[in-house]
Amino acid sequence: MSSQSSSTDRIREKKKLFLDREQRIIDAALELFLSEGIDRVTVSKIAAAVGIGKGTVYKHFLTKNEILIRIMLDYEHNITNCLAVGITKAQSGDPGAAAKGYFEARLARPELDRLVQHLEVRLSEVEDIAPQLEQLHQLRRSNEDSLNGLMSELIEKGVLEDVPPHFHYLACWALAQGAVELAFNKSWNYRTDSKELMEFISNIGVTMGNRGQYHNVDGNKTGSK
Amino acid sequence: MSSQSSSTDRIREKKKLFLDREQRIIDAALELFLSEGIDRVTVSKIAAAVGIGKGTVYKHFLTKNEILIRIMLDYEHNITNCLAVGITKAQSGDPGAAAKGYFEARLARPELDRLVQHLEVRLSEVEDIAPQLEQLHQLRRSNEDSLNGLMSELIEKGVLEDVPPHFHYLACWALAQGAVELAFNKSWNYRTDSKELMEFISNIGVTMGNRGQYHNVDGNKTGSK
Amino acid sequence: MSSQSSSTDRIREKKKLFLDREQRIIDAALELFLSEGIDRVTVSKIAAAVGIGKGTVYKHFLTKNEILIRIMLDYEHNITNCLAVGITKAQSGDPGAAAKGYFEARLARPELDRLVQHLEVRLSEVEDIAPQLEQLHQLRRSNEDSLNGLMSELIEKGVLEDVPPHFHYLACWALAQGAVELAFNKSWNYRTDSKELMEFISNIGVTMGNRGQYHNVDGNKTGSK
Amino acid sequence: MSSQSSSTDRIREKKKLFLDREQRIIDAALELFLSEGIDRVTVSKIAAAVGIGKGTVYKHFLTKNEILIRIMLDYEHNITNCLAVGITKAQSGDPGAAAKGYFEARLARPELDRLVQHLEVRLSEVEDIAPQLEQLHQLRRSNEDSLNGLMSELIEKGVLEDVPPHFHYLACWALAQGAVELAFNKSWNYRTDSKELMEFISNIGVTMGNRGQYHNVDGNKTGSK
DNA sequence: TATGAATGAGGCTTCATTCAT
DNA sequence: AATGAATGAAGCCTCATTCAT
Repeated sequence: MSSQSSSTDRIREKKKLFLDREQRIIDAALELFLSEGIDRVTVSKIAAAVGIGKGTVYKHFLTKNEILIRIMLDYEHNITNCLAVGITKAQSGDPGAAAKGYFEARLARPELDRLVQHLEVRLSEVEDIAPQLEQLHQLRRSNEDSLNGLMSELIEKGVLEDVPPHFHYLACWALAQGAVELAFNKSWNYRTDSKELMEFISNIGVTMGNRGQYHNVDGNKTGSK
Repeated sequence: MSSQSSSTDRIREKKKLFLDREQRIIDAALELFLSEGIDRVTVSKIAAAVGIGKGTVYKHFLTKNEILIRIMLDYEHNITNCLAVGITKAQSGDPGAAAKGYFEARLARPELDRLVQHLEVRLSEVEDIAPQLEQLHQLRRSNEDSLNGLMSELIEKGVLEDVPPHFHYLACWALAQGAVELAFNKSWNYRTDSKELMEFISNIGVTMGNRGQYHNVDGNKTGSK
Repeated sequence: MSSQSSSTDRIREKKKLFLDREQRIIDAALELFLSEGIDRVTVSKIAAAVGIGKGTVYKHFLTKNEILIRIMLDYEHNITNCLAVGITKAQSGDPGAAAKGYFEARLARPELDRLVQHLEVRLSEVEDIAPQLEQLHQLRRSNEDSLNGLMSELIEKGVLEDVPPHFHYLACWALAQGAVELAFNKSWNYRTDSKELMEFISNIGVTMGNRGQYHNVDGNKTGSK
Repeated sequence: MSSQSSSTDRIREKKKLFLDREQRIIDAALELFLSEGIDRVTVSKIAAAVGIGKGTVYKHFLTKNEILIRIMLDYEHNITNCLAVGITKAQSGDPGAAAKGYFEARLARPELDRLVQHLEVRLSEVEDIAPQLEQLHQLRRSNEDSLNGLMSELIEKGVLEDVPPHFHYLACWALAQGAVELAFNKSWNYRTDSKELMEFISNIGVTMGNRGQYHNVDGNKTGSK
């Protein structure tokens, strides 16, 4: 009986080691992508970085592209979780929490977010991965349904502008997307303060589309007169 | 002398033809990138699309990457011009004109804007192009200086929030960047109305950071007076 | 002593199990080769088909090629047996029995015969198997000696044409070889009747080289009476 | 005008050189296949044997398999021609000419015939070449139609046994196929005389199925007396 | 000057074989 | 004794770039 349980244990342990290594492959790939650029990462390099043979990588992933997809899915799952927390908070009375959570998740490691964006473009040009990409899209769509519900609520409550609900979160997504790109764009001079900048942008993201804003533009508002 | 001048003319004409062809190469490359995806465009295809030999392409560009850079530079020059017009308008009393011009320029052909974004990432991974990339960055920085001046003015006038001036245009840049990506992302469900959506986002871009906005949220305006 | 004998029994039993498994490996390999094509059979697949581990296969066979050789040897042994029976019959007064037995053996499972032919070609290109191949050839040569003897007898008796004895059985071999290939060649149109066709060919095989044939063309028959 | 014609000449010459090299590739591949065995021939080796770069091979053939197919088609075309000549002769009064021509064509370079047989088996296991293989099969089928016609005639004339016409040429094909294999099989002892042997077999091929043979077995025959 | 044929480095992937457990 | 995870050699193919004409 002890032998049985120990054999079970051993299997379990092996499984764990296997999964651990899978994670190490992904991590190594990630690091290489970030440090050397997508084009310069080869399966050989990944294997070498993990300290395993090239063939072993293929025990975990059917093709190189599957590694990329996996990185993307893992990342998207993380986003999904953060967003879910934010949505819950938003429904408990903090209207901006969803956008905030979303921004924080994506700007936590902007370099990673950016990598994922670019991986997606590469993969969209590749054949035979449509199904896995579809999985990614489905994940996003389920997020979207949640967001759509939340936005509708907030519009009803008068917190947000009365435009199609998805306008709000898509604008938010766009801003996050751009903020990430901004964080890495080498063209800008004045940037000794990216943290404050990101907060500034996050704030815009959290408040944009709020009902007060446009009134302000159109109508009397502003004691500016 | 007439023979001399005619020879000069001939030289000039040749130069013109040469430059024309250069542009045709760039245009063809652009179309191919957009229609087939970056990875699937080869120098051969570009040459064939222009109707010239592969070797001839190399009379105009030292490497394939130089074509990419050139596409980016051309595009950035266009942006620069549009922005310059906007800045001029802004200084003549229409504070939102700069942001508006910028957004319009970038969203005019979002697919092109997006292409350029992705080309940039590819190229940033390549060695030996640093100088040309630097040229691109310098172009942007000169824009930036103009924008910085404009923003400072608008802040002084109380039109914009009193944050470091570059926060304003960088946020704007980020939103435009993200809006472009949004236009192409396949993950979103609710999108039968991308034109209105882009206007909505443009509006945010034009007004975000405006001084009224945040006060407005709190309650009655700025006791600033 | 009883313990000893039981231990001997156990050893014997183990040996039997071991040999059984060896046969199962060969059988599985055979089935896979036939159903999937030589190129698509891997050692892994064979092991999986048998329900054992890949490593275990290597307890039985030093290399993958040894499995192939073994398939061929087994097959050749079977042919040998059938032929031996035929030869015996031939010597008991039925001159065609040897050829008949031979044809029947090879055409019994033409797909298998064909497989073996092709395996042989693969293996002849491989180094380090010369000895085993030699074994195969020796087996055939021993058959050949028997046949040679038989043919000589039949020639002496005037049943067969007076040509070098091996001409007869080699022609027979060739026809069988070709008939097998014929059964699998996809190029032929008129083939709703392969059974009759094979009989037709078998008949030719049995009678070809018979003395009567040519005489017959020239003039009067066999003094067989 | 002379310049024009010279340019045309040059183009023609280039085309010729190109086709020449294509033939050299095929020839080199052929030699390598014959001398080293199918499995040991790589595209690199072929290119090296021709004295060109690996990439150049791919200017002529889309894939390695296309080289194989090409070898097969070239060979089959040759067979077709020889057969056509034989059929013509057969229709002019020499009934055995078709079979004779066919045998001679295939046994002229038995090692090549054998190679083609085996290439075909390899390729039939490969996907995505079905169309080209179909071309090969069509070539054979057109031959078959001619043969079918000829055999029908000969049967009508009483030269051949009255069995379905295709029995005759298929038996012939089978014997040729086997004869080729025989010529290369290393298992046989008594073979210092392969030329005579091949003639013996050819003779069988030419006469087998002839009407006299079976009658002969049954009974009276030939008014020869 | 324009060409495009030729090149070959380099990437992905497969699978027979080994060996520690 | 049985296993199967790990390995890495080896093969096919692409395409940017060169250079002789």
